[in-house]
Amino acid sequence: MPELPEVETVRRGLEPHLVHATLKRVEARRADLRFPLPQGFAERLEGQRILSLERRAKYLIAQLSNAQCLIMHLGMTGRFTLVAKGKGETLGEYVYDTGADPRHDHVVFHLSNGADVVYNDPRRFGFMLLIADSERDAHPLFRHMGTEPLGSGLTAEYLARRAHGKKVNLKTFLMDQRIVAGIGNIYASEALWRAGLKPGRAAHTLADARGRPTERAHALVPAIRTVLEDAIRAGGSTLKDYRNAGGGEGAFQESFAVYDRDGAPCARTGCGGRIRRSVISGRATYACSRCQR
DNA sequence: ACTGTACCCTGTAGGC
DNA sequence: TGCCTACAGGGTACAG
Repeated sequence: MPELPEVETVRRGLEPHLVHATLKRVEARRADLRFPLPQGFAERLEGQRILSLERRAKYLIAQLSNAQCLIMHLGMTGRFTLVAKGKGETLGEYVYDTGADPRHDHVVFHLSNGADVVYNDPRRFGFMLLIADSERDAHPLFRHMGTEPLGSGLTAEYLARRAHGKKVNLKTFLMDQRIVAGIGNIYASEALWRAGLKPGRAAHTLADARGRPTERAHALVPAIRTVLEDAIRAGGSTLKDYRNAGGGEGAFQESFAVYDRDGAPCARTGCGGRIRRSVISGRATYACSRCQR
């Protein structure tokens, strides 16, 4: 669920409270999420100061004072909620009122500044890792990760080079984290609509015979950028589970051009087409059958 | 090297 | 009301 804009919104909500705070106590209420939590998870975190909170793709990364970093992924239904000072003062397992089912409150960070951060995740597709800073870039999770779409690395030349000779369809290509990091199922459909490109089109058509960008690649770059920037500005998209660190919903779902709009008229001026749902690589895909080519 | 499928897990919506 | 099935923002491991 949480794609780049949602993870970035959560990051911005947590950052002012987490950075410079010390992890006073950490509760791991179960031994595993998607994967087992690291050995000695709570003990290894307690007493550490948080130096920074970054985002890479859909991952949150907290740098710790002991040169380790805590890597967090929200999976489909993961949610971090900041609970105001004073709420978690009781010993043992405090039951938090975050709006989520407290049975799925799996990890709680008690901060030195009095705030608590609760990680809730009904489906437990999320996970947390502890690795040394020095191993981060070489770690299998990040080693082959693609460029950040909001960074300077996303250019028509880059897309063309990576797409050159690839038969895979454009939507799957965009969702491939080794190509562009952070685009998921919603924003892939939305970006392709903005670019006027059909999701099923072959990725190699972003490049000419020499691997130079075509007009399509030039259209796709600003489409990706603007849809992600607009979504961040709107605080992400809430379909069901997603909430920001303050428990609030995103608003970008109100601006979807295609996602979850099967049968709706296309919003492009003068198009007159209709949005259609299809399935590509097992995922729901939405596009206008007329103006996306 | 590609593709499609299954799977991890829980909740919810819709059909009957 | 209940039972059953399909589907959901992610990512990986397979078989073919």
